[in-house]
Amino acid sequence: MVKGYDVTKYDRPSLAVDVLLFTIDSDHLKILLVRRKDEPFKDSWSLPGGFVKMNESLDEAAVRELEEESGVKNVYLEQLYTFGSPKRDPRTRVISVTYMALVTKSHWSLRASGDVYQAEFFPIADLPKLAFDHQDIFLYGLERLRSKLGYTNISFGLLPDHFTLTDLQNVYEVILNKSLDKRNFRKKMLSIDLLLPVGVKSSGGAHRPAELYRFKKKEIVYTD
Amino acid sequence: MVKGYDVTKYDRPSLAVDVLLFTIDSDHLKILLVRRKDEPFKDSWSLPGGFVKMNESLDEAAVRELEEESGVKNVYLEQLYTFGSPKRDPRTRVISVTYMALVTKSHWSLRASGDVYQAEFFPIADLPKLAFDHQDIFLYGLERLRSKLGYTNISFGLLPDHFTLTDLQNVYEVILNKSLDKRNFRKKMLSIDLLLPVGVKSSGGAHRPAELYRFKKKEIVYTD
DNA sequence: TGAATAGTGTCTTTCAGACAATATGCC
DNA sequence: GGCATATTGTCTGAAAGACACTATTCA
Repeated sequence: MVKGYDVTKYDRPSLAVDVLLFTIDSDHLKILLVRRKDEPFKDSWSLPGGFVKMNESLDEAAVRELEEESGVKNVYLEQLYTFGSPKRDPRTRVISVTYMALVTKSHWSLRASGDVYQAEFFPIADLPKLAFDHQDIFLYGLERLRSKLGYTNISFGLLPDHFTLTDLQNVYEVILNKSLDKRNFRKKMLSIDLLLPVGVKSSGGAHRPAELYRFKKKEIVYTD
Repeated sequence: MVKGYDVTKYDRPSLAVDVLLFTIDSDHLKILLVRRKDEPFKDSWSLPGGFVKMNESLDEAAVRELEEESGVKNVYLEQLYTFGSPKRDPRTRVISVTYMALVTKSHWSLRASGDVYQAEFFPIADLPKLAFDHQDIFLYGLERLRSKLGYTNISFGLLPDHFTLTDLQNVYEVILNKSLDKRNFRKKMLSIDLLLPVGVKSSGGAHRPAELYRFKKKEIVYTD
């Protein structure tokens, strides 16, 4: 790659990162959107993101932009795809390296008023029209999330440290948008070696408390 | 993404594409390397690639660079991952959008002498030390190829239009680097609905000729 | 007719999927 | 004791994996 090189010799596209942040809240899969303050697409909703700085990695840029625009941090982060069609941004050439991020609902609280950005979680079944090609990014990421649910422990990114098997099943049902058989689900989850029991849940209500589990590893693990 | 914008306002990294081209030749999985003519890594082997032009898509850049540096065209192409660590290029910040490409051995002939680039296929078991982080790109792509073999028809990219089941099995064995049971392999391949018989192979030698098949679709198809 | 590769079937094991009754804690 | 959720096992069908012999062409 990269032949005889002179920084001034080539026109260079701009390089941005955009982040598709998922969370589960009230039995709904939601994504974070921010309202644009400038043209183009002024006042439209878009994925949080921005330009990559010269001395940060792409991952670092994704984390930084997410926090700057929404206050959300401590997320699971995974690169999705790089979108680079010449006309995707009407101003000039902008390549976007996109990321998927996952966060546990209890871990986020969008920053209070006084902030520069208006950020809000939207249920994926009820999204506004998105700026640029962000709808494509969303669809790509949703597909990745659904797919990885099947052969990794990626759901750790959406759950608190301790959770019940019912909580876990709920994550699957909400993301896949279908109900699963409880016995088969538990059999499968306990057969792959990802979970450890930790104690007994008492909190609940007027009913039998459930066993609490945690993931053996809070990092991506492939199970096939 | 992309807030108030002024083309001159931000330092911009350079954007390159690098292509990991696989082929199968003489029962070996090989990748295409080119020898660098300039610093850094002058005279080292590296993946073909180069800078993205302002008016071409990333895919187009990958196709163009591959042809410019090796003469190879008509490949299956798939984006792999974008590498952007700040120090991956010692000169300046260069982000590389990487691609995996597949080509049928009979479809390529590296351009003859007089060309600007020295390009050569190397068996993956015997690669030279690669420039930049190209070894990482290779490992990432090899993993992707091996994985996709299992749930897609991606092998069409490495085979001629017509091939025998033995040819197909050979592709799997060479890529996965292990031998497979002939009966189980054929049963599986014929059960998924990807192949069509076309005629009878006569060419061979002093032995029974094999049925020829072709892929129903020469585009990526997921079988799970 | 012998060399070389093509082509084929059964058994076992494993896993996914359908399906409903009992157990436990709390009020 | 009643309510609400937790927990558990069996059967069936499909697919993966182990395993070896017969068929066909050509020299």
